[in-house]
Amino acid sequence: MKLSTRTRYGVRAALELAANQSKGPVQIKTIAHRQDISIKYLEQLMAILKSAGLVRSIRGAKGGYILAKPANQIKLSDVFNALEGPVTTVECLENKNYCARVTDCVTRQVWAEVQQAIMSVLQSMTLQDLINRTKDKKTLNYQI
Amino acid sequence: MKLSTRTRYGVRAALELAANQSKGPVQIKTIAHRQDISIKYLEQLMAILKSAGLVRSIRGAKGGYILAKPANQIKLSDVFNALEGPVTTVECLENKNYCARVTDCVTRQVWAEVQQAIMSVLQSMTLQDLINRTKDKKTLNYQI
DNA sequence: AGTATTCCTACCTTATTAGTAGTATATTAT
DNA sequence: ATAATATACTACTAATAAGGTAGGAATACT
Ligand code: FES
Ligand code: FES
Repeated sequence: MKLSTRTRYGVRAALELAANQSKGPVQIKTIAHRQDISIKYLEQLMAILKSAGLVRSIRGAKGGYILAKPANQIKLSDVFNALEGPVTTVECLENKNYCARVTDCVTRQVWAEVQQAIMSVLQSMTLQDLINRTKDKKTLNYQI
Repeated sequence: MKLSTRTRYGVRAALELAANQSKGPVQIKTIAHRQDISIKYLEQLMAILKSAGLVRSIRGAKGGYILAKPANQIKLSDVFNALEGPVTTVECLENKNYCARVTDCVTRQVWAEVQQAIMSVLQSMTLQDLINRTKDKKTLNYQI
């Protein structure tokens, strides 16, 4: 059970935007360079974050991306959901018609609890919280 | 973030054994039939559970599989770890040399918390707990 | 006009998951 | 002994998803 690079890269990119909230848009190539991610790949990830309403884009020269909301209003769960898809440990948690014996399935409850546990951790943290944790706010210290 | 069939099938198989603890070994083909899993695939999953020390096999006619320990001593996390591998949201949680800036990476702490949340749910439940939840203990009601 | 940037969409490559198949080996029953 | 019934082992295949590349269109600033 590993995190995809999509999510890891996406969180890093979102943090870059959060760290530069006051300084105007940040270009994909800047983020890609700083975080050592392929430009073309990051392009796609940003598009996902955009369609999830988490970031806004500014096209053309001097364009780039900015957060769509203040960093303290973007939960990690938002970023996670956008990129990793909903944490659905098993299909029938979303789609009740998926399994035949949904009503009294015992394992279903377990997976539901796991899912809930993950979400409550991610919902309790905003991008701003993470930024605050970094000591030197100019050089964000994260990787992966 | 989905569960693999390996884990889902494995848990179902383990529950079948737990439900038949008193009644001697259960054959792969019986489980496969009851749970609608390919015999040959299940064979491999049982081998994994065996090498993890969770089940014991009895070869030859009238053979099959039994739990290696009482059902109340097998945690769901044991089954999960055996089949899904350790819940490692990010590599550097296991392997500290993986990332360069491990010591003050902010995201690392987040993933560590997520990982811990998952594990504590799974560690808090044994196969027996799940069996107890089923109302009619003869026909186990689970799927997926 | 020219340059810098996002946007769109198709493709490709690799890794993982899921499943099949065949044969060898062990145990029981007759 | 022999036949029948199981697991054990190992290799192969198919399907899906992850990760990444590529090219060009659209948009906006200078
Ligand atoms: S009914 Fe879907 S997991 Fe049991
Ligand atoms: S150092 Fe490994 S996730 Fe940040």
